[in-house]
Amino acid sequence: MTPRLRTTIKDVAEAAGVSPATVSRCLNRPQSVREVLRTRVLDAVDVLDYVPNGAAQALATRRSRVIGAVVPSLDTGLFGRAVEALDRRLGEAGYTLFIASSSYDENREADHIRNLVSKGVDALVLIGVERDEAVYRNLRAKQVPYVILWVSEPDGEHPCVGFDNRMAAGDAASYLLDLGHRRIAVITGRVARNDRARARLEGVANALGARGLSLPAEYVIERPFGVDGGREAMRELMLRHPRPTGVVCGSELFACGAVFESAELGVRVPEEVSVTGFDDLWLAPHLVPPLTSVRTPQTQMGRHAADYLVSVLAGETPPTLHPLRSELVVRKSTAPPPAE
Amino acid sequence: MTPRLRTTIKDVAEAAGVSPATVSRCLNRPQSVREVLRTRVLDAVDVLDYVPNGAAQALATRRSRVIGAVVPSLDTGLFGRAVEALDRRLGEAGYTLFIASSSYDENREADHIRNLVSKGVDALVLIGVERDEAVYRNLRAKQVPYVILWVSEPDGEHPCVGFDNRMAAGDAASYLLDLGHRRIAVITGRVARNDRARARLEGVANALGARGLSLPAEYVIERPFGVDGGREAMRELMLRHPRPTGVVCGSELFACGAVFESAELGVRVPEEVSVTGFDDLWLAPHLVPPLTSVRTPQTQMGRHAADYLVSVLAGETPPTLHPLRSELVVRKSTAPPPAE
DNA sequence: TCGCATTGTGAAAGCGTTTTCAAACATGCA
DNA sequence: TGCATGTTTGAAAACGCTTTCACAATGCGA
Repeated sequence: MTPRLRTTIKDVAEAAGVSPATVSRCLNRPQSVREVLRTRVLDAVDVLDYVPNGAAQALATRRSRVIGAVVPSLDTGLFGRAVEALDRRLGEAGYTLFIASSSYDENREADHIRNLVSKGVDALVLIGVERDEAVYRNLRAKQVPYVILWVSEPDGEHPCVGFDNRMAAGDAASYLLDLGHRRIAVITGRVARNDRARARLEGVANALGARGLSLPAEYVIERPFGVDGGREAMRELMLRHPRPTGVVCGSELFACGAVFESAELGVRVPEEVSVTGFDDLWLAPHLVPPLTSVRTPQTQMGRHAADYLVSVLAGETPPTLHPLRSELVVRKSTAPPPAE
Repeated sequence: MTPRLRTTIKDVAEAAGVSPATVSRCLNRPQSVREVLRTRVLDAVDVLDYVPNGAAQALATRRSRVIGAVVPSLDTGLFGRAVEALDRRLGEAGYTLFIASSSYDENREADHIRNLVSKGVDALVLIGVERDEAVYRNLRAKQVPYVILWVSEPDGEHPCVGFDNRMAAGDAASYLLDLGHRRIAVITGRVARNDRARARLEGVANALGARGLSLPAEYVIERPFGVDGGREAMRELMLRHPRPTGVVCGSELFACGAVFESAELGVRVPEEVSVTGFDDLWLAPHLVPPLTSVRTPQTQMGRHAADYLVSVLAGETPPTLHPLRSELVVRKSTAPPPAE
């Protein structure tokens, strides 16, 4: 009665008076074993509280039914929604999701990826397409399927479930242009190793270009992601002559920072300056004024990514990946520019 | 030259002209093999880009060097800081952290725990002590060490790395009392299966009790965690006669909601009503007015938990777990109550 | 009654590591 | 020189599962 350190399939087999093979079958393809034996085995499983050893299963089947995700950060909640949707969907399909966070650090990300692969994940979910080629080489060599979130590259070489960052940011800029703004600034994340940030910046520049306007360098401020970055950037922008009348932020936290800083500076939003956010997190509607923001299809990305990977792993031909749609949610942080 | 589907230790052994055993030794206890062989082996490892199969290692050693964490939620960023600290520290010790999210759902949590255990994690990190006894029974039976965050139970049966929720919330209430408040209300999370929420509520009641005051039922509003809960609760509270002059919130999001709703109701914070938050997330200092909040030792919890588990897993006698200290960070959302 | 499919079951061979054990060899000392 | 001691190494046995393969047992039609 003393619980063995670990009950194995052999214990169950003995208890049920069958061979380990039969126990295995009961657990994996129940209909392939006679009713009478099956119930005996399943009872034994219950009584002994047997849980198969995942490592052994993984070793024997060469698949772990685990999928790994590496996200840049967990503390702002930016990726939480997508990850939870992913998790839920994968769970339904019998997979487990393991999440790791890279803290926006390329090396940590690479470590985590290597680690997850060596632990035997069946597939990976990553954010953003831009990373060292060695990482992709390795994934290919090890034949680990992966899917990339938050970007869309219809003709790119990597399977992406995301939206068009360029267009999404362009929408925000165009909206400001439609309102009559002509001096539009951008607060962007580090552009260096971040394709999303770069695309968003380009999107704004393009939108301006399409109306014959340009995006002068002094209207582009690059900061590490975070509220503080947004605050600093806004402070700088409000010092420019002439001041921009609209600010497109490459992240929600920038926008929050920008709005907060404006309040402190006594610059009224949206009367004196309009601000748009990106991602539309929980805070956006509650901010004062409520934030106009680009809503990204977070839940959808999670679900689609799950479906895609599940079908790849099942050996089916996966669904083709269309870019998902982002949507500009207009609230009160944007208005026509002040009369000159 | 065609990359084998998976290079195994045997391939490396062959390439280096040694036995698999030697390769294994080179990787695990390098000094136990002669220099000349070692370099030959390590070179082969490099050339073949060999990464050991984690499942096989786990099976052979009966440890995976993976630690699992199940947190209630990832989308508010509440647990992000602790988890990242945990991750970092575990990484230094050669462990990998796998995170799963339960969406505040007890069953999902139990599933995740079972899952992680069956995948072979060496230990678990959980949030809050209150869960079905079966879960603990299982963990004990399987001999999986675990540590619990966000609570402290010095004489409890579970190892906890956390702070005293009762005292933490009591501190907030006491501060309001010191300011002269006498009618103090609480916005609390679901108390049913949540020891933290319950302790915080008690803490406030006790603080009031210590001054001969009581916490009337109509000043206690229970809501699911989230800004909206906070908003609703605040609206209700402002309808009470007499109105409370201080509101202690059991979560940061409640406090945010309360502050937002006040603005909308035209109730000035802190002139008419003081509000305190809990956890002191990134938003607190930026809110208007900046939020007085109980700062919980998130990073510390992550680090301590990591250290504790690492030493347990190393077979050492683990450090004794003292409750960590929370700290009331006073900002502008609290002030003396309005004159009657 | 006799084949002949058709099922259901168990023996045993992996899966890719680690680790024990013993063998081979070198070393130190009398 | 001989023997005890110590160091490196490889063979082989786990680790706990799945799965192939072959063998019984069963049902069926002739």
